[in-house]
Amino acid sequence: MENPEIARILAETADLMEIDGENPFSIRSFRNAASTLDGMPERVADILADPGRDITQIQGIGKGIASALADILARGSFPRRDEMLARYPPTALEMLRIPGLGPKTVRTLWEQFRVSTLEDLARLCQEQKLRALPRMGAKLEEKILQGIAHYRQSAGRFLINHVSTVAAELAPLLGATPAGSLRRGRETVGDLDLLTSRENALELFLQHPRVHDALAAGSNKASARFGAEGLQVDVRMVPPESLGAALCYFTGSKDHNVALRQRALKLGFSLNEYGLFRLSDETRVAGETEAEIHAALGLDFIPPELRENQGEIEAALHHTLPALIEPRDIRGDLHMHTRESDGRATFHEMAAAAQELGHAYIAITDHSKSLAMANGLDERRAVAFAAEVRQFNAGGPPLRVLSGLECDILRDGRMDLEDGALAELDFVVASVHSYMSLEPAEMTDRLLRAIECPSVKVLGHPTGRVLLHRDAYRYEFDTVARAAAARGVAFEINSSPERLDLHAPLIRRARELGCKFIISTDAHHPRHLSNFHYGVTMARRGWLSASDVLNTLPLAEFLASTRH
DNA sequence: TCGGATTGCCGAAGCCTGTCCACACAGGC
Repeated sequence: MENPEIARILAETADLMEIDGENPFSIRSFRNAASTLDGMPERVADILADPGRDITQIQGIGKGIASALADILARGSFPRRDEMLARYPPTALEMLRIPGLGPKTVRTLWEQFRVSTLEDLARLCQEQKLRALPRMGAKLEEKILQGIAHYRQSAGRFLINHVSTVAAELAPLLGATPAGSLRRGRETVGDLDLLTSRENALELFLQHPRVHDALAAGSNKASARFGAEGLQVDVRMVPPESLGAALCYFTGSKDHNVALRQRALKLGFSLNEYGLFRLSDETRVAGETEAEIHAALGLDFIPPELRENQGEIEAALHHTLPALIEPRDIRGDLHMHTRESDGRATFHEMAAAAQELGHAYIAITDHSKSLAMANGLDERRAVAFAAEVRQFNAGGPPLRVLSGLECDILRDGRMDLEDGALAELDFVVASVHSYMSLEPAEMTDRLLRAIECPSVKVLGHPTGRVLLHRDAYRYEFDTVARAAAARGVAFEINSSPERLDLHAPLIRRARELGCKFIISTDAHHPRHLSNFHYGVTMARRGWLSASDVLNTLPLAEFLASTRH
């Protein structure tokens, strides 16, 4: 068993303990252990298998969790978890994912009504039975019903980082190329499609220790679930001469394929997953690579990220496709957190990790004071931090650190810190973290006012969405984008796999309205810094070139290009 | 439950605000 799966079991246990009303410190220990193991490069299984090693040497792993780990590796669970699963249905955990329901309420629902599925819960709300309980009412019933509907919509979809990790593990093993929505860079993915010409690939796939529940196992296709999360993976055998055609077909999108086939028909060809054929005599014209198919159709090569039938075929025909930004174009990361607020590392550790990635500059942007739970900085701490950074830079380090802040935008659009303190800092990201369900007009005014603040260089995670979890807040995007363009405030493309915000349609729109962009990670740990390539993928889906993105510039030009 | 001290026990602890219902719970990164 791999570390992420072990971490998931520990975190799930913590959820159950919370429902059970256990000692908060105990719960916290499980959460901490889960997060430590999740990010650890070394396998827990290897450490436990080595008699010379002691896993309790790892910070946060004591005797209790060490013994749980041994049990988990041996049989997938441990006594404490078994005991709780005997008392609460595993579906209780699903209920925790419905906004408005926390551990206390879930427990009450179970004790009062034996609610064990979301179906039960929905019925209870529809029958207006929830309101019979103390401190519950019509509003909550409505909220829960909405939450369930939303949850069902997103169920069965996975975040891009999860699917990428699985693809990175399986693809080399099977000699396969990922296709489907992962290849297009969609922010969430329903299932993973892998194409291969390697002879024993299907066999290898089905024998893989983490593959289970085979749904199909023919000679051309195998389909099964992978890992504890149950991501569906489809592996297809494709003859080498059809690989390009199959890649085209299985990468999609469906609308793009339809348009591409129409183009083929117009030129007297037929296009399918086996190749491009002349209609008159059924001769194969192309099929081994996508490039030769596109070329035969008189098109420039269309990068997968653009294949949404949003004008890419016309652009490819007229040679007006943009030269899309590449991960190697990125020179800096302008949004990250340290232990000063809710990050896990010091600013020196973040700087070292960023340097290792090849960045030339970073901004440290911890939270501001109104985000109390994150220990946000007040004016005094912010100014002191700016001084500390000046001192750091005085040593002429290879990587330049900018003193920054992710400053909360208050409800009325004012900044959380005084202008004087903000002016001391090199780089201010302005973000919304509260009052996310304002009426659109009020939210628009709020953002417009935030942009007025002279220190603000970029609008952080501009729609506030959290994938599979929370919708974007509502405002008049065009109005804010026009103002941002006029004031020289950039839009962030937040690369955190949970956010990926802005997303493609709004990136494209903002660019049309004259906006510039900054691709940042919002890292809370050194390992998050490598997420910038997800942001680059979003930028590509938004048709951006390096010249649209300010942090592709060398430091001096970057500083000159941001508002000042 | 962990870690560290006091070695069989104690301290740890993001906190503030809105919602919905009647004071507690959930949510914010």
